[in-house]
Amino acid sequence: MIPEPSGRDPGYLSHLNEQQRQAVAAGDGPLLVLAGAGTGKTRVLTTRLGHLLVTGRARPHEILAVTFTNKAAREMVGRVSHLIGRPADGLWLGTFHAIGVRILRRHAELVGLKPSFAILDTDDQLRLIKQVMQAAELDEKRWAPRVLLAIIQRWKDRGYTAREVPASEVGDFAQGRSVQLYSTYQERLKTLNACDFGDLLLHGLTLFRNNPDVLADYQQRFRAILVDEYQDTNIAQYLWLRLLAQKHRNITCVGDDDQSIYSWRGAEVGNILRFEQDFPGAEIVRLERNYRSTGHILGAASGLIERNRARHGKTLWTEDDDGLPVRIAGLWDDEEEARFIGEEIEAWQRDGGRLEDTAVLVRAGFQTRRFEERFNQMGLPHRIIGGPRFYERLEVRDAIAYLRLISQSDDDLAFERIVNTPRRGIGEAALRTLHAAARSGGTSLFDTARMLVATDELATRTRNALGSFIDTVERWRAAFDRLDPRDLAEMVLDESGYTRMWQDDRTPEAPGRLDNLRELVKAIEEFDTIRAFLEHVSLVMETASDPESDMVSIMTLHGAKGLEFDNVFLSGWEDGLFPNQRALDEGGAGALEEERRLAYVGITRARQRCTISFAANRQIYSQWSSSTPSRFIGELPEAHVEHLQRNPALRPDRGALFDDAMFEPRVARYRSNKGALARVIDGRAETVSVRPAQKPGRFSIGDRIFHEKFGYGRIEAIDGNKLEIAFEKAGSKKVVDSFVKAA
DNA sequence: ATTATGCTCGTAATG
DNA sequence: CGAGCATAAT
Repeated sequence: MIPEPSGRDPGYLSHLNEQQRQAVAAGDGPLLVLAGAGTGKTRVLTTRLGHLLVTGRARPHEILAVTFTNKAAREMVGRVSHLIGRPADGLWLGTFHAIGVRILRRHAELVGLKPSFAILDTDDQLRLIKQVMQAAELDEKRWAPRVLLAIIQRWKDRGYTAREVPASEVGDFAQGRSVQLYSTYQERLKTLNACDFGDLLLHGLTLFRNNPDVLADYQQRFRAILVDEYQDTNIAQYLWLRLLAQKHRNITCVGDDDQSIYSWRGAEVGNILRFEQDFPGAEIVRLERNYRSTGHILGAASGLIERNRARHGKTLWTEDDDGLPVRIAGLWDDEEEARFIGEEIEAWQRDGGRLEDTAVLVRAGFQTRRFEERFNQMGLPHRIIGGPRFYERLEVRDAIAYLRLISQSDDDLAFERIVNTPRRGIGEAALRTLHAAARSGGTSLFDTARMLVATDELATRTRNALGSFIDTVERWRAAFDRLDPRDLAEMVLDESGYTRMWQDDRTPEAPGRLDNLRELVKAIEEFDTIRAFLEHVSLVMETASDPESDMVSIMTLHGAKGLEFDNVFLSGWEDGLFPNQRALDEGGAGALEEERRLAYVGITRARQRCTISFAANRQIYSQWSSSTPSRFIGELPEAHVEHLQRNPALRPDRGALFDDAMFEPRVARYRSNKGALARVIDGRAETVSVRPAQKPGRFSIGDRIFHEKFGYGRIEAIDGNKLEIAFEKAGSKKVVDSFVKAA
């Protein structure tokens, strides 16, 4: 049905600038929208989609719109609905993977799967790979399973099935047997009636290639295709899109080559760079007017990214004021860097700034620790974004494995995962027997186990344990249709002893795990069936978002992509950390350009203020190392930056212990990277050495001390450099004396 | 079968 | 330094 023009403002085009309007209203044919940071990318994409509907150029079910994240997909649904004034039903809108599954479930038999196939996560994949390697009698010490997994994933990202891997791509992994292993892995997946994430697309490609009629059907159906974040697509996704777009040639890709930062995840910048060749006759629209940042911030970012060669090239501009120059601060060490940023944030807050609008962005996860420690000590509310996601947590995955096994008794990976969790006395030996029997009988582990307990194959004790486990699972299965999902989940967690296992666990993380289990049960409530819930879990790996509150965000640069903040701190701009050493060593010019794009992403997150910092010395894995400022600092145009210098000069012999942090602007040039630090830090950089170790015997029993994490306490016992301390809040702990200072 | 100990490794992280 | 894993010890 053709949507009627909605009652709301039909003049949505008039809210757009000229370039945006050009993109939205462009006619049929391939279209690439090069959307710089903060230029209204999402708005253009959703408005174009709405425009297609409103003008009747396509009906909802004739539109395919793909994103990378569930978040982006959700946002798009919301905005389109808003635009057309009613729910956007019927669209093929979702992540590449969600759309891939949807298509694959309809035609599973054509690629040798049953429509009910399971989707494995990384954990399952790895365990499967291990099994394949063991079966091939490969030495796991010499050849790491995760390396093979990475190789296979890489091939899948490039669209190669096992038989298509070109000889030139076969490395020396396992003496060149990697392709054979890939092939075995796929066979195992087929036996398990399962897919990994890469397969969701790769099978789609195979399906289309081998079944022209099926392909023709989808080609005909999708009159319009829209792709978000095109710079993040891999080869398989590109091939998939190209096949689907062949008939109507009506594909719109939105992206920014300058923000391509996921090559290590299979993304190919080449896709967006080659768009005109791949889709001849393509129109290209550049969105260059930025609505986010000040002139200085854009100037600094633009000056930096211009150094890249592999790019389409855009010039961002704004009608906003120049604002404040991007500030660059050199600090003595990482601790002082955290202190500096903390103080800056407090000052910002005193001037009326909100913490919610503030972010500290780092290159690598371990850098967050310093900030956490420091902000804790200062009482500065903050939140570290990242870390393991909800559905990836051990306890959540275990709980889900129970549900998987109940819902599909032939889910061997789920069976293996929980058959002895909690401990039931079913160990490695029993499992080996089970595997052997399953293989020879061609049955699932669960069915094999049921058979085996009726024999004398296993030790009596094992047999009893396994038998009662099987009975319990069957009892659950009998209740499967009778109980609502939530009650079933609760019953399973309770009767399996899984909840008890964590209740009895005295480790500090146990309470959190119990919380997660409760949250999981709550999440299940939203679904009508366990099956629907499981499908959701395999495609949506994200944590429920936190409630809003006024906190500083601390996260990686990668994690910050797509976000924006008034006040941004970019920490750790040192050669070796950022750009990262591995990019400098291995990846050649391309890898350095990707690091530079990451820097560009970082700077362009800032609306009003951007402060870049580097430390002369940094503790990494409790090892001190010193470094020079990032080469990227020297690449920032002088006209848009301001160098800060702590005064009085930093002195290595006194560490970072200056309290009155007075900074004054100072003109410095970092033309040459080597020795740049010397000029910044008062000629002392070359003499940098490891901070003097603390003298032993600083403390005696009974001293009142302070610890950053645990607060105040009194020393109970001393054993070398280890102190036993009774903390006022945290109870008794053993800590190392270097983390403690006299109170 | 379970627990204790020793060793290695360390960029980023969506589906 | 510390998580995660493989091996050794009980």
